[in-house]
Amino acid sequence: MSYGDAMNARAKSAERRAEIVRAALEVIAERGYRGASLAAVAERVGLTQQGLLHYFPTKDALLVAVLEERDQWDAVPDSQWRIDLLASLVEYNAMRPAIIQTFSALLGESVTEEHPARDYFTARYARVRASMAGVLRAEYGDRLPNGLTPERTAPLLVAVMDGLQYQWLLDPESVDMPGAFRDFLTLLGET
Amino acid sequence: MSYGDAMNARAKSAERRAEIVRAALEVIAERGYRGASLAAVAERVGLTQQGLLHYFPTKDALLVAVLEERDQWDAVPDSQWRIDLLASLVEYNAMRPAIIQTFSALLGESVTEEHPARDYFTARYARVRASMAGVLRAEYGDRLPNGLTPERTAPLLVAVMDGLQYQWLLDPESVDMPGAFRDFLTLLGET
DNA sequence: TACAAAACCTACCGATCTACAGGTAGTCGA
DNA sequence: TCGACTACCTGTAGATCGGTAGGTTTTGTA
Repeated sequence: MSYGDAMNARAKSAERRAEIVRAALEVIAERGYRGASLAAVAERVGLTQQGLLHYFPTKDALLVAVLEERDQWDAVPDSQWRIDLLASLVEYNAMRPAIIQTFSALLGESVTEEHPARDYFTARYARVRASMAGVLRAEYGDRLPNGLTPERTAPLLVAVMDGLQYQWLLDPESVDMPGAFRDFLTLLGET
Repeated sequence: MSYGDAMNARAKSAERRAEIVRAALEVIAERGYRGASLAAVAERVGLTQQGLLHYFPTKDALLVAVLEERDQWDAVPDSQWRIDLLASLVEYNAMRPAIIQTFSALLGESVTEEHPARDYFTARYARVRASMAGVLRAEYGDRLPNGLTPERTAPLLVAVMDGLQYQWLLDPESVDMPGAFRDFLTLLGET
């Protein structure tokens, strides 16, 4: 790369790690975490499997880096979220199937016993539900137009987003994910 | 077993196969399909891995049997479905986490490439969406109280069911799956 | 009771996987 | 320029995987 010469060793190493995480994202999307071999990830960045282990000492360590990447991904301050931004997020997601596929596959695996991402997703959902309840409260107050509280609506909102993703990933032709999500939002907003 | 003597060979064989499928259900719930080894399933029914292959010649053949079991599971004639039965189904599911875990794990895996259950889930969702649209139409006619059509509501209904399952499996203490689903139904039924 | 088929088993193959051990070439600061 | 460190590599251990080959015991049947 042309700007590579300007990098110091630390930046180069960080860039390499980022490359590896990106490759891991892809391989997990294709094969799931259990099905993703270190060798497949390594090959994608021009390393041997053992070379990869120089950057991430175990497979689990690589997964942790992938999950941290995701956290960074949707790190929008709570105060800045609004309902209509959620619709935009879903639309944006519809343009990035690879990412959605990665985390849908991981979510599915994570419900199995002793899966290394299980605690991550459990904590994440608790966080996201609370965050969504806050968004709903900011929009509608303590009661939605339909009579439900933000706290009771938040799990539904999250469920719709996730559930639509699976249907859409399996059959994008038949499922209009952003449209369906907007339908759900109008459901919330009605009297 | 006491009634075993009364079985003929064919019935015994069928019973054995059913045992194996049940064991496979469990192991898949614990480790996913990719993580489920034939040896683990075999051990659970007191067979060697090769003994199991006598009944199901390949791992994929066993998966097919598992999926067929599921089809049989929720084979309720369309005409008999009603909205309130869906709520009961969710309540029933909440008492059988193992089954839910099996198929949630399988669904998650199935979005990866060349997964042997991918076509199954794609077809199943098309079928279930159509079926749900029918149920909604029978209940509400061509327009739901909120103005949406049954066809546009069906994907949301399915998404909520699936999405809630993941949240509930990860954290049953925090997520009241049947309650949340009832909340969603009231959302549909309001004017 | 003889024969065939069903219901297993042991033995094994080749592939794949994560991870460890230890070596080597290049880089970089003192 | 020297010594340490980074960034890899080869080699390999040790386990597990799905599946094949071919045997043996059990069982049902004619």
